[in-house]
Amino acid sequence: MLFPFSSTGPSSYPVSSTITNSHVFNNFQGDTSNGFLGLKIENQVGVPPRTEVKDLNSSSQQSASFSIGSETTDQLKPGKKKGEKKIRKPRYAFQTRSQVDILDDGYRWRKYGQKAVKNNKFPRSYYRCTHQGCNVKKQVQRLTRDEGIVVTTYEGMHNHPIEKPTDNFEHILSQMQIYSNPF
DNA sequence: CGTTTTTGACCAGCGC
DNA sequence: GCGCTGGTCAAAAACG
Repeated sequence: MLFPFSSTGPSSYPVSSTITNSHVFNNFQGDTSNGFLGLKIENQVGVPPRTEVKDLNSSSQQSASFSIGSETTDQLKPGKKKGEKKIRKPRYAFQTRSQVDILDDGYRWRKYGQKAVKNNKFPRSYYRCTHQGCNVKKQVQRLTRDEGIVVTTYEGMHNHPIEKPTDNFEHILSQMQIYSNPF
């Protein structure tokens, strides 16, 4: 039940992320119609990452849903740096039901900003992938009406397999096999 | 000691 | 043109 290799069935991949405990029971609908990787919801009980401890109830019913309009045609600021094209950035939003903000998907993120949004009492966090050349950005926002809902918006695609934290290498290898199919 | 988080400042786009 | 809002930068603190 760990990682079914069914090409049509749901692909759940247990990835540990931060520390050692990797109680990951994530069933993500591995549709990947756009070649995007699935998300991973972790519910670690007892070892909070480093920010602050939410109340980690065991009612971690994670249900990711891809309902957001993917390609929001937003344009960037024109001519910011060297001949950078001001194309629209496809965004992939994920609504995930989780108590923790840190939804570790196996990549290494560096937070580069945090802004408070109107109509939300929770701030929005901006993360960026620390891999060289992999300028994937992600922002995590929590809905104020539903505290249990975390909207994670990904921007760009990773051109790197997956950062391997410090877990069982074999497991991650298996996951990477799953991941390296779409392209 | 290196890396990441934090937090205010800064900047660009949009609305009025 | 001004002010607001959203997004990024960067310096210093904090963490391992």
